[in-house]
Amino acid sequence: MSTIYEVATLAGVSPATVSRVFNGHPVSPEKVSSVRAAAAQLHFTPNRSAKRLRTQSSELIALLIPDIENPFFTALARGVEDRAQEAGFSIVLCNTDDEPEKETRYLDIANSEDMAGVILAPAAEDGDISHLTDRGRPVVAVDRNTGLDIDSVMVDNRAAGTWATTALLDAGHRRIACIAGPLDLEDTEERGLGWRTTMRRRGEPGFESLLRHADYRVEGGRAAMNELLALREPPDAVVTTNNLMGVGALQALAAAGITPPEFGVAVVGELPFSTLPPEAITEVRLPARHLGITAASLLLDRIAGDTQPARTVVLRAELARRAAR
Amino acid sequence: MSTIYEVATLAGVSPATVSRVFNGHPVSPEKVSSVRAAAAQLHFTPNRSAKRLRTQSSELIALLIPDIENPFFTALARGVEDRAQEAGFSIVLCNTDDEPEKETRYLDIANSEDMAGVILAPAAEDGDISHLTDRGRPVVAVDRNTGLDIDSVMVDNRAAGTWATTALLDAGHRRIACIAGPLDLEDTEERGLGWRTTMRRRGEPGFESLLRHADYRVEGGRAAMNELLALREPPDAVVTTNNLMGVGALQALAAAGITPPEFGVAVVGELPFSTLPPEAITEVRLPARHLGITAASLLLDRIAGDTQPARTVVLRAELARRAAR
DNA sequence: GTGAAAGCGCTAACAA
DNA sequence: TTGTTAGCGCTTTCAC
Repeated sequence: MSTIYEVATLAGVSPATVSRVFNGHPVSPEKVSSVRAAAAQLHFTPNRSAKRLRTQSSELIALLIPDIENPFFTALARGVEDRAQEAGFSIVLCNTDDEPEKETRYLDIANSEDMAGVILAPAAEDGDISHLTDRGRPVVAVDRNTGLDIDSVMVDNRAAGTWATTALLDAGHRRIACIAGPLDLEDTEERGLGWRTTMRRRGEPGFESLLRHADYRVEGGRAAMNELLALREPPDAVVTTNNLMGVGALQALAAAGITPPEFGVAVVGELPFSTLPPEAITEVRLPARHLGITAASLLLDRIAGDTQPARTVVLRAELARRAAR
Repeated sequence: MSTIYEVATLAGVSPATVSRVFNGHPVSPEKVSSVRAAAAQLHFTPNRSAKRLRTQSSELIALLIPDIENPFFTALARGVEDRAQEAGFSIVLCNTDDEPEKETRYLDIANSEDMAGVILAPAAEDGDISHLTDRGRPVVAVDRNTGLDIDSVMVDNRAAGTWATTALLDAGHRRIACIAGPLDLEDTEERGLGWRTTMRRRGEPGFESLLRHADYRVEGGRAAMNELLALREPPDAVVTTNNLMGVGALQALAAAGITPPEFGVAVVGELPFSTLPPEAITEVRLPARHLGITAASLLLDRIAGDTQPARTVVLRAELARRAAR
C-alpha cells in the first residue's frame, strides 16, 4: 500500500496537498492533475484507519438486526443500504440473534470503530447506548421500540393486528386463533392486542383460549398451530403476528391436510417466497424496505447535525390478499 | 472516550502497561487489577482505528455476497459468522448485487480498512484482488469460481444437476425442462450440464429445446416456466438450477393450476420457507451453511499464516425429497 | 494556494 | 516485568 507521502513525492507536492485533493479542498488545477496521476500510478487508496483516527469519524453505518435469515429484516436492510449508499455511506450489517450480549458487543464495536451512526432493531431487552450517544453518535431504533429517547421508525402494529383479524371475520370465520410472538416484545403485544380487541368487540365467546405465544420462528409457528389443531374445539382460522410463524402455521396445516382458504390464515407480514395460489391467504404487508429507508434518512439527518428532539415515525401496513405474482 | 493514557494515569502505570493488559501480555497481577479497575471506572474501550493503524491488521472479515435477500446466501453467511465468531473475528457483510462495481468498491474498502481477510462469492465477472493479495490479505472464493489462484469452496454442481434430473426420470417423467442461470456463470453451466448429459444419455428426443436461461431470481424463474408451459409440446417436469427460480417456477405452475408431483419439479437448492406438502418436490440440497463454515475455516488458516498452495474444497449436495418439517 | 509540523490512540522495540 | 519513545497514515492548524 502506498501512502500519501509517496504520492506527494512522485507528484512533487506536499502530503497536505495530496490530502486536499482527495478531500475536495481547493488546490490549483495543475497540482490536482499531477496528484491524480501519481495516485493512479501508485494505486493509492487512502488508509481509512488513519483517516478515522485523525478525524474521529467515518462513513460507516452499523445496522443491527436480530435475524439475518428473516426476509423481513433483509428487506429492511436493503432499504437502509439503498438510502445510505446515495449519501456515500457504507453499511455494516450485524446479526444479533436477539441476544443482548451480541447486541452489546456490536454496539461497542460501532463505538470504538468511530462509526457515523447506528440503526438498531433492538433485541428483546434494552441495551445501553450511552457510550454512543455521549459522543454524539446518533442511534435510530427501527421496527421495535426502545425505552430510550431516540429517533424511531415503527409500524402501526395495532392496526396491522386488527386488519388481519377483521379480514378473517369478513371472510366468515369465527373461531379465530392468534399465534403471537414472545411476551416481552412490545410490537407483538400490539399486534396481539389488535386481534384481542377485535375479537372482544365481536363478542366471540372463548376466544382467549385461542392465543398462543411462540418465538417468531418457523418452528414456533408450526408447533403452536399443531397445538391449536389438537384442541377439542379447534379454531377455523388463525392470525400470526409475523411472517415466519405464518410459514410454520401453513406447514402444520399442510401436514394435517387442511388447505386455506377453507381454514382462514392471515399473516402480519409478507409470506416469503410463497408458492401458494393467489387469494388463499391474507397478508398484512409491512413496509419493510421503507422502514429501512426511513430509518436511514433519520440517521443521516442526525449525522448531518440535526439536533431537534427525538422523532417517532409510524408507517402504515398494507392489507393485501396474496396477489398473483 | 477515554484513552489509554488516562487509564494509565489513573492506574499509576505507563500506557504500555495498559496496552499489555488489554492484549494479554505478561503484567504483574497487582497492576493488572489496578488497570482493570481504572479502565472500568473510565468506561475505557480501546480505539480500534488507532490499533489498526498501528498493527496494520484487524479482527474483521469481509463477506461479499451477491444477494442478501436470497436465503441460500444468508445461510452461508450464518456459517461464516459462526465459525468466525469462535475465532474471535467479526464479519462485515457486504451486498454486491452481482454488480462488479459494487464488488470492487467493497474490496477496496476491505483493503483500506486493513481487514484480516475476505470471503467472496464473486459477481459474474472476475474482480481484481491483487491489491489485497499483494499485501498478504487472504481471499477465499465460495460458491462460485474465480479464475484466480486462491482457496475456494464449491459444490459439486454437475452432480447436483444430474441428481435432480435423474430423480425426475426415476419418477417417470420424460420431457424434462431445465431453467438454468445466467450463461456467464460457471456453476450454472455445470448444473445445466448435469441435466444435459443425463438427458442425452437417456436419449429423450428434442430435450435441447427445453432449456431456458434466467437470472437466478424468482421473476426469472416464473417467466421461464410460463414460456415452457406455452410451448406446443410443453414439458412434463422441470429442473431449476437454483432455489429462487424454483420458487418462480412453482408460482407459475400454481397460477396455471398445475400441481406437483403430477408435474415434476426438482430444484437445485432448498426451497425457502416452503409450505408445500412433503414429497411433492425434489430438492437437491446445497450445504449452504457448511460452505460458509468451510470458507471461514480456510480463511482463518490463511490469516494464521498458512502458506500452502491454493486449495479447492468441493462439498457434496444432498438429494432430498421435501421432508415433513 | 501551499508547505511544515503536530498529533489522533495505540503498540512494539528497546532499555532498564 | 515495566517505562520511554517512535511511528503507523492521515488531516489540519498555522505560517507564508
